[in-house]
Amino acid sequence: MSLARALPKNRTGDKSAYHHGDLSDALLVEAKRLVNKYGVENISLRQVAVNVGVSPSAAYHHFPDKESLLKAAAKSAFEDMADFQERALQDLNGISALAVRRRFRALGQSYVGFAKKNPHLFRLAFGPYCAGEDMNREESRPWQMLLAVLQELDEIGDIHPGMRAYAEILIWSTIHGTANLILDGLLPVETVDPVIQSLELALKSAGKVAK
Amino acid sequence: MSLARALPKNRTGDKSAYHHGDLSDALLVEAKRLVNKYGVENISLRQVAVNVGVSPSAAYHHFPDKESLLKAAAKSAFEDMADFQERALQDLNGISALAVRRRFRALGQSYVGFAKKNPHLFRLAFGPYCAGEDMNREESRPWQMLLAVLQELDEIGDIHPGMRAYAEILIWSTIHGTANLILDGLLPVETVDPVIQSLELALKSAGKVAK
DNA sequence: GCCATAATCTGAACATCATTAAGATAAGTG
DNA sequence: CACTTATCTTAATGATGTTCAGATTATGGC
Repeated sequence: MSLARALPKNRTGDKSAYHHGDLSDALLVEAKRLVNKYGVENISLRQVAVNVGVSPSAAYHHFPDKESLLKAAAKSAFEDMADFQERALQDLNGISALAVRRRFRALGQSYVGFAKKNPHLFRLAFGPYCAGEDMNREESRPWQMLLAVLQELDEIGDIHPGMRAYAEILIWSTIHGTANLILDGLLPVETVDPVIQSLELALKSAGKVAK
Repeated sequence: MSLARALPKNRTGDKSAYHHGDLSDALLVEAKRLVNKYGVENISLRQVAVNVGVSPSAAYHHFPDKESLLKAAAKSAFEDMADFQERALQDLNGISALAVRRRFRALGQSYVGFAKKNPHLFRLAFGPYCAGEDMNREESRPWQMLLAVLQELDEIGDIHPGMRAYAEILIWSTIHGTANLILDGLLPVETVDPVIQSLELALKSAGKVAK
């Protein structure tokens, strides 16, 4: 698949290929590459097209305008992040309470980790080009992963009943905010772990008021 | 002052004024107005200049480039948010525990409230044009306000010792994340209150683990 | 195999954009 | 007043998003 993408059917050997074969995908990949390198605000449709080896107007047969291309790239970047998170969880199986907690931390750390590693892509995925309308939180992979780990956390008794209702939203908001503030230079990078730790503590004990 | 800004000295009566008098500020105000209306990605230096009644190149005597103008606008937008938060706290004095908690909620609600009311300005203030380098969290007014209310919360016993260390960072991250996710359409607007409630609960009881 | 039709790409064009350079005008200062 | 400096304008350059007419190739029916 990645090979088929690198060598579109019409270009495998055919030197003077008029039709590209997989322009839509090629444009998307190159758009993401440029965004990742220079940031959304510094890339042009023309540059994307030229780098792919095609005239600027060719892009308009696959995307109605630049914004649509960027929105598609944003959606793809979002999936990249999900991939990144999945890879982070991959080797962390195990049923013990410790293993579960490790997974929870890895989830948060990989979220922020992706943002730090690919700040421009992270900003693209969540910025004004976030395909908010047709993007559904409930069905998104990061959300699903969070729900799964949260379920496990609950099973080992790490979530206090008083906290269950809105735990997912609290966690996502917190981690997402941390990532953004770090990218903006408003929080030092080291704050990820304390924040996650605080979250764990909060989840486990909330409702148990001294009183 | 706002009057002096509306009527720059060289224009008060002088019809053929060559010098504007307060172009720097006028450009900033108009830039913010346009960003607020159309979003950063959809405004041009030229439009800002023309709307102010000046040639595009005039702007370059006050800002080295478009990015600098936008960064200045971002800084100003950040202060606008601080103003908004201050107004929200203005009428909420009182020394009772209830009053303190009301202030805490108002702080978070006004943060998200500003974002919902001026999404483009909020994005400008925190996006890629966030003056991260010369902007200092510790000295920013939102941070100071948070610290003050947190201090009060602590005094009425609403912050568990185990939570004190990173409470500010946890709170800011959470509220900031909520605001951003709401703007992206990934969280419904009603989630603000549950999140704040969860935070209150977390702060008060963390550390008190059932065991 | 052949041809019509649709899909895909190019080239040239347009208006707009950021930015710069050279020169005009006004303000401030001796 | 003269002179220096700050401020603004005009005109130009090269890049950008987008459109349109036309060229090229693939596709599916015969």
